[in-house]
Amino acid sequence: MEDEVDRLVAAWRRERPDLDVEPLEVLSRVSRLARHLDRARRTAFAEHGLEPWEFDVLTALRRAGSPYQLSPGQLLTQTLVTSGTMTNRIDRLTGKGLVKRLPDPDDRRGVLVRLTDDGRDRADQALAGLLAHERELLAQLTSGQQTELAALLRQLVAPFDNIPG
Amino acid sequence: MEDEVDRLVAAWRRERPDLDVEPLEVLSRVSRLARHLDRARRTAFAEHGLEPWEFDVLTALRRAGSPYQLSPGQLLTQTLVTSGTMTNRIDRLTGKGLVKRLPDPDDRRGVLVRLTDDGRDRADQALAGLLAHERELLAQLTSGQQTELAALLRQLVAPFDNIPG
DNA sequence: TCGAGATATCTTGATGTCGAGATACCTGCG
DNA sequence: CGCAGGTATCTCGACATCAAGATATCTCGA
Repeated sequence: MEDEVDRLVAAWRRERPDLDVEPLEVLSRVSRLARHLDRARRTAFAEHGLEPWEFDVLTALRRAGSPYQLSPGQLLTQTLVTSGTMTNRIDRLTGKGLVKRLPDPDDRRGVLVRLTDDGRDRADQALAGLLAHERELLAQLTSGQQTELAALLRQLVAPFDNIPG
Repeated sequence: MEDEVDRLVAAWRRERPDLDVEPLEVLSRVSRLARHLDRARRTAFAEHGLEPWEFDVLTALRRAGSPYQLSPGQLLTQTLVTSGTMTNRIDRLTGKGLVKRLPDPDDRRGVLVRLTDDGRDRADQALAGLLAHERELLAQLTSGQQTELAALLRQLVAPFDNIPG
């Protein structure tokens, strides 16, 4: 089965036969797939009344375990957004009653963001919905292929995640 | 080598041992890697005075081959953005002298967007820079692994690219 | 103890994107 | 021929994001 990147690569080979465009076979597919996933997720979360960015923040807190709280800084590293964006997100989630800000008892510069009961329920529901949806997409691959794909992707992501950049 | 998704998955298994979170091993890595790639690309293109979105549009036209022109609609399907966004992009690229709008001789509703000579040169330069940069990232994998990764990703993207969604 | 530099968060202004609707034009059926 | 429905592009308002800078606080060596 051909995809848009096959067409893209073929076009480059025709227009710029002097270049080695092999890297695009992997990385353009990653970018395009991510774009498609974003759209699919937006649809999936809409059933639960959540935006993708809300899901990202709520689930980061949910994963932290009881009492479901993290600093804005910890949320930054998990969600790959800037601090200004996170401040804005926390403001809006607070307005919707899904999280609340608490002063950090150990650092007066700091703040802790804690999930409310309602926020935790919404996160749990949306996660279940997301997993169901993602399982369908992955039905294209055997279980073994999924494992292999995950391993290859890990090798590419690891440098970014471990060397701060 | 561990990555952020390993930690994420471990956290879910601890907090929600009742759920099968296997799909995240693949799809969360795709999303996070794409996010990192976006940032890296922004840096790479800055050397050529281009934004990532400018690169996307210019190279779509460049790939089309002489006379380097496409309709806004064709550009939409290649770049996965909405029509309002594309209108805006074409406006700005026109302002920078990198593309120009021409009336479509066969359809008076239509427009053709054509690359200027300057636009073509900028696209070519930026592409070379991007490929050099991407080759470094992929040095983590053997040539065989890259081929395999590309094939697995193709299976996931193809349904999106071929069944309109 | 004091001060320099690091750190945590928030503020601000600019900008790009989306989504829905508007407009103009095309196509094909009756 | 005329009209209904489809298509191509643009307009507009709302909104999320980013980058850079501001503020408050912490840390640690002299």
